[in-house]
Order: sequence, then C-alpha cells, then structure tokens
Amino acid sequence: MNISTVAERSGVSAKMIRHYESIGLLTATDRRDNGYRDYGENDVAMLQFVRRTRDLGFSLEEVGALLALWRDRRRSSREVRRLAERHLGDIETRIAEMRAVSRTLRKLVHACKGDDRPDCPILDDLAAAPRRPPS
Amino acid sequence: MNISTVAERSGVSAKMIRHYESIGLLTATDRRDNGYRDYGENDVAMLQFVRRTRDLGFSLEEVGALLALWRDRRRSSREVRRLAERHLGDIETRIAEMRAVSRTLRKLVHACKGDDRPDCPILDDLAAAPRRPPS
DNA sequence: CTGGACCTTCCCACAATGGGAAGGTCAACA
DNA sequence: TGTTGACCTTCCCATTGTGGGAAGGTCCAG
Repeated sequence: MNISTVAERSGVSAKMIRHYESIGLLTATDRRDNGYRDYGENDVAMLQFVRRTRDLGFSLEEVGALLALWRDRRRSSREVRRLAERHLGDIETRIAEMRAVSRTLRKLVHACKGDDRPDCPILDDLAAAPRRPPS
Repeated sequence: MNISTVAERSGVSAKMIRHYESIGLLTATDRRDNGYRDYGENDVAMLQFVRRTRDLGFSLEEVGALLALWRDRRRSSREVRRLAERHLGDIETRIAEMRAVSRTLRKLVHACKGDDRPDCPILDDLAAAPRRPPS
C-alpha cells in the first residue's frame, strides 16, 4: 500500500507519516524496490491510533509512550492511566485558564458600546494592566 | 532607562522586547551613544499594554492592531470591540473543543482500573479510533 | 512514448519564546 | 588604574506540529 493510501485511510497526512518516521516516532516501514514506502493493514490501524491519540491532544512524545504501551503485552494499565490522567490534568488547567480569559473578555466586550466614538473600556482596561480588577 | 529595567517594570522580557522591535510590532526606540536602547515611562506603559493583551491570548498581530487603535485618538470603539469579539469567539470555540476532549478523557480514565494488568479501556478506545462512541 | 499522478528527499515557513555564544560597555571597588 | 561582574549588543539555534514547495525519480494508462 502506498503512503497516500495509508494516509487517507488513517487520517494522517503523508507528510506527517514521513515526519513521524524521521523523528523516530514510527519505526521505518519497508521499502519497495523503487524506494517507495510500503504499508499494510497493521500500519493503517497503528496510524489510526496515532491520529486518535493526537486528536485527544496528547503530544507526540506522549503518543510515542502510548504506542509503546499499546504494543507491550506486559504493560500495566496503571501506566496508561497515569499518562492519561496527567494529560487530563493539563487540559483541565488550560481550560480553567481560558475560561478566566473568556470571562474577562466577555465583561470587557459587554462594557464597550462599539459605536463610532473612541471611548473604549476594553482599551482602558488593557492600558490599566497591572492592577487586577476586583471580580 | 535600560532594557532590563523596562522589562522588569512591564513584565515583558528583554528578549521579547528586542524581538517585538525586530518584527515591527514596536517602533524602534532611541539608542544612547553606546548603542544601548533607551526607554521612558511611556514605553513602560506601552509594554504593559502589550503584556496584558498577550495575557488575554491575543496574537501578536492582534496586539499590533490593538496598539494602533490605542494610539489612534480618532478610532471607533466598534473596531476595538469587533477585534475582541472575534478573539472571544476563538477562545470559546477552543474551550468547547477542549471540554469535549476532557469529557472523553475523563470517561476513559474512569473506566481504566489502573492496576498491574494490561487490560486497558483507554488503549482499547484509542485503537478503536474511527468510530465515534455514542455519547 | 508521453503526460499526469504518484513517490522520494530537502529546505523553508508559521507562532512565540527562550538559550546561549561572542563581543562591547559601564560602574564600583580595591 | 585595573579588574570584575553585570550589563548591553547581534546572531544563530531550539522548541512543537504542520504544511508548502522544489527538484528529481517512477508508474501506469492511453
């Protein structure tokens, strides 16, 4: 199977497959006589795994770890779970930060008339940066 | 005022101040005879504005636009508000996406025993990627 | 045999930030 | 006065993940 076929079937672009191989995330696949990479069904499944894992926001490093655990029949689910928990924690932290930003922005947008005149609470707030407005 | 002083007072690192200048986000400041950049109080305020704007997640391009509006006494608050609204929309979209990821991860983590054994719903789910599990 | 659709590698770009090298300058203290 | 340490300057490199595109080889259908 050519790279573009496996790319389409897995949802990982050919560009990225080559890149993942080059950084060692994926073990290099066999080449045909003409130098073309040659993939099988297992590769489709593996790349789908990568794709899904990326979709859940895991870094490529984490994807590598998860791939290794996936392949390791003697893994402990504890390790997998720990990895997922840590990532979940990161996500939740980032969500919390973004929600704080979102709240602030909503207030500011709300306070701004949005008309032809220059007076603008948004700019005022940005200019008055250092002090934290009392929530 | 030297760059490290203005950096400390504004919360923008000296490295970044130089960088912002190099990409044209900031107009180049005056130099002393020895070639050192020289800053005044206005620059502190301006960099604080940049810092705060960055903290709210605006891109450098948007920071530039906001800086220009801030300086333009004939601006319309409409323009400022539009910019802020667009950014707010982006943030909210991203939050929604991350919350979906977070929900999925929470379910998976919950389903995984996290013991010494290899059975792991997390890996199972990642492997079964393509289909969307019914929520 | 030719053209279009593949494939290969290699370099460049992005966003935003930081690290660090190599070299010049300033100020304080012995 | 000389040295030392803390500044400053520019320049290049790394990060993270993805894509664009060039230059060149290959394959297949008409």
